[in-house]
Amino acid sequence: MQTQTATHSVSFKQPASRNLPLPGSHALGTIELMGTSMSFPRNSEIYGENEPADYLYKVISGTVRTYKILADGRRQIGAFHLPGDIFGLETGDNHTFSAEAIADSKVLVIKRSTLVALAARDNDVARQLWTLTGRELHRVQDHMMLLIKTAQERVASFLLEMADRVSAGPALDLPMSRQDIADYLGLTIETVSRTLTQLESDAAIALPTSRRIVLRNRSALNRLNA
Amino acid sequence: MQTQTATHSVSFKQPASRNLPLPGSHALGTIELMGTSMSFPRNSEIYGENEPADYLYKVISGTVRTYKILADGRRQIGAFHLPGDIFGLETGDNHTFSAEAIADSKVLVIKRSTLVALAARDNDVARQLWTLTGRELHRVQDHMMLLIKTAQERVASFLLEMADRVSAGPALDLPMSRQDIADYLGLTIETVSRTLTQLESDAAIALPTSRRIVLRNRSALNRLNA
DNA sequence: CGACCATTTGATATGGATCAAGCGATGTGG
DNA sequence: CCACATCGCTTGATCCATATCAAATGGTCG
Repeated sequence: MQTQTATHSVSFKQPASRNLPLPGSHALGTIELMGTSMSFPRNSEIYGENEPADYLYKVISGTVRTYKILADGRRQIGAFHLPGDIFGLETGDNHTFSAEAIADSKVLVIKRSTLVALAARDNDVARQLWTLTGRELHRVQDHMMLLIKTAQERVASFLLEMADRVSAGPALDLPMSRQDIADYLGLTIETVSRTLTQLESDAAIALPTSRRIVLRNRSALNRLNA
Repeated sequence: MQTQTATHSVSFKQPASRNLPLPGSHALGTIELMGTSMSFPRNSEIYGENEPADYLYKVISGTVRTYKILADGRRQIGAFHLPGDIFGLETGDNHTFSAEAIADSKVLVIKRSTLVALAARDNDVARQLWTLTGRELHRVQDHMMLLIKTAQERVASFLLEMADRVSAGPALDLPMSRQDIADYLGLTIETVSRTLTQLESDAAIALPTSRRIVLRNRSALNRLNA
C-alpha cells in the first residue's frame, strides 16, 4: 500500500498578465509560443483533480508529477513531466489528475480557451491539440501495460523510459524519490528498493547514489522489458 | 498469468463500396452517418495491432474486445466495445491494439482519411475527433486506476461498469467469457470466479447462470469500488 | 449419450506487501 | 565543529492475496 506524500498545498494563482509573444501564424510551434512563465517550488500544487481545466502547461525546467488519490489514500502517479513536456490539457471541463512540482520548477501557463479559439480558425492548431491528446492516450496505454507486469519488469521499463527521456549516456539522475517511483509503478518503496539492489547485484545497473543510476547492461534490462 | 484465447484470424477485408448516406452538414451525428456496414463472426479479427489504421469502427450489434499480447503470451484487454461505441480511432498511423468480435457482430466501417479531410474543413468534425480521443483517454485512465486495486475492487468496478452500460434493471447479461473478464482486470479466471462466488455468498450479487449476473446490493459493490 | 469447453472449487506455492529495524546523508542548534 | 534529530533509503522477517496446478462439475452441441 502506497502512502501519500504531504504537499505544501500552495494553491494555484492566476498567472500574471505578462504575456509572451502571440503566434504569428501556426504549426508545430504554436502552443509553445504563447503563455506566461510561472515558478512552482518543490512539492507545491500546480492544480488539483477536478478543478476547472482553464490552463494547460509546458515544463520549462524541473519535473512535475500528475496523480490521483484513491479513497483509502493510495496514490497513483499518472506521469512524470520533464522539460519540454506539455501537461494538463483536457477535453473535458476539469482536470482528471492533480499536478505537483517534484523539484522547483518553471512552467509555461497557457490559457486553454485561447488555444481552443485559435483551433476553431486554424486547422493546424486543431490538429496539434488532437495529436497531443492522442500522444497522451498512447502513453497511458503503455503505462497500463506496465501495471500488469512483474516488479522486475516494471522497474526495468521505468529505468529504460527515464534513460530515453533524461539521460545523455548511461548515467541517469532521477529527479523523483523512491516513493514517487513506487506510486508510478504500483509497487511499494521496499519492492522498488529491493528490485534495484537486485538489478545491481545482477550487474544490470550501478547505484553510485540513490538518485543516480548507471545502466550497465541495457540488453539485460530490455530482456526484462517483456 | 493469463492465457491467450485462440482466434480464427479471419483477416480484414476491404469494406464493399456500398456506402451509407454522406453527411448533409455536421455535428454530433456526422461520424455515424458515413461508412459501410460489415459483419464479423464470433472470435474473428477486425484488425491487428500495428496494422495501418485506415479505418475506424462503430459497433452496431454484438461486442468487440481490443487487446494487446505481451511477448510471453499474456493478454491485456483494453476495452469492451458495445453497440454505439466507436473504436479503432487513432492519431498515429497504426492501430495500437488488436480488435476481435466477442460475439457475432455488425460494425460500421468508416474511412479515417474521409473524416480527417472533413475535419480540415469542418470545425465541428475536428472537435468531435478530439473529443472522442479525449473520452478514450479518460477511459484508459480509469482502467489504469483499476489495475492497482484489489481483486474484489476490480470485479466490483467491472460489474458496476457493465451494469451502467448494458443493463436495464438489476440483471446483467455479460457478452464475454471469464477469461475475457480476467484479461480485462489483470487477474486469472480462477480469481475472477472465486471473487464472484464470494460476492454471491455476501449477497451482493446472484448468479443465475455464469453469464447472467444480478446486482442485489449496489451500495455494497459501490463500497468496494474504492 | 458422449465429447468438449467453460466454469467452479480445492490444494499449494509465491511474489510482493507489511511490519520493523538499521543505516547513511543532510541539516540544525549548541 | 560536533552531537543529534530528521529524512530517505535499504535490509530483514513474516504474512497474505493472488497465482498456479489440479480436479470436479456443468452446460452445449453433435
